[in-house]
Amino acid sequence: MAPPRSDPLTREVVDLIGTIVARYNSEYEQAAAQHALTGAQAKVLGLLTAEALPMRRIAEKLTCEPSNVTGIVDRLEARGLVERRSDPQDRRVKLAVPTEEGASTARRLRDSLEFAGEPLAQLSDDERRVLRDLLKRVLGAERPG
Amino acid sequence: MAPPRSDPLTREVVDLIGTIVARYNSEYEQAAAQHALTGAQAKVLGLLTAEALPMRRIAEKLTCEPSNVTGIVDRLEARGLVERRSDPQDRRVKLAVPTEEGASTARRLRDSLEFAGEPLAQLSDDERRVLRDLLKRVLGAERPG
DNA sequence: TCCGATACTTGACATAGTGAAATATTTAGG
DNA sequence: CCTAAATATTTCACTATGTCAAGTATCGGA
Repeated sequence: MAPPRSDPLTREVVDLIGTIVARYNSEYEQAAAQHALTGAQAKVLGLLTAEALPMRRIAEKLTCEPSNVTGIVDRLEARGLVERRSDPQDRRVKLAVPTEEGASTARRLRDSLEFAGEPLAQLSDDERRVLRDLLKRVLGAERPG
Repeated sequence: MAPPRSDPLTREVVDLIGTIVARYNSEYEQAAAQHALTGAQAKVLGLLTAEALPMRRIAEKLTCEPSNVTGIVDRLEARGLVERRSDPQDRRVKLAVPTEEGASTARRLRDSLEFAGEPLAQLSDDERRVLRDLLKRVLGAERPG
């Protein structure tokens, strides 16, 4: 395939993305901590507010083993943020569902994360659109039509 | 301060950055694993090849407690990738220095990471320059002159 | 009915992370 | 010079994440 790109420009962009990643991770972790959640717990809670999920699906979204999810959901359940509900269609399956409190925690978390997106205020609407399109292309989301 | 920005465009860009972060993390972890390193070990080894560092400095760069660094360097040392060297200037200090093998591992790791930057090939040089400048602005790296 | 797949949990283990206490050394004051 | 505070590292106990292998329950098809 394409030759390894070691030109200074590419390296510079890669480094910038590395910096963005570091900052994002740190802000995410910090926002989670403000609600007494770990990063993993916050991620799972966030997933579940979009839609209740079987343990297996959570593991897939997190790219980890299902046995790992057991522990994370255990801790969320112990804090009353999530409930396990048996799937009547298939009694092997346990759906993880956020409680009322879990949902509101997730909502507040999402708000602080959005607020953390504040640095984007540096950019005009036009610039944000350009940035959006470039990021989409980098992610290979480009589909003609 | 600025009002919390919940317009669709900002949210879209924030989501895209989230996706970039997820992909970056996963590729980093995977590249590290190819050299039988964890993410934390790879990060430390990378830091050290730029410059030998006291334990304290490593902790600062990782934003974690020094006691945590002890373990990470222990494991790198056990694998012969890093050495602890006493600082003659201050005998309290231990410098972590990569061994020959540690340096070459770090080099190979860096190469695979650069290769992982391949998605950028989607963009022309001009577009990469635009992306670079926008990212710099978002990071607040803007300095006139 | 029986057998293999599937979903989840459990248990043993490694890594990463925290915080508090112990040790060694440096540095500043008196 | 001597002591006290500060600093660098380690150790220990503890929690969270993560893996893998084994066990249990359920589902589905021959």
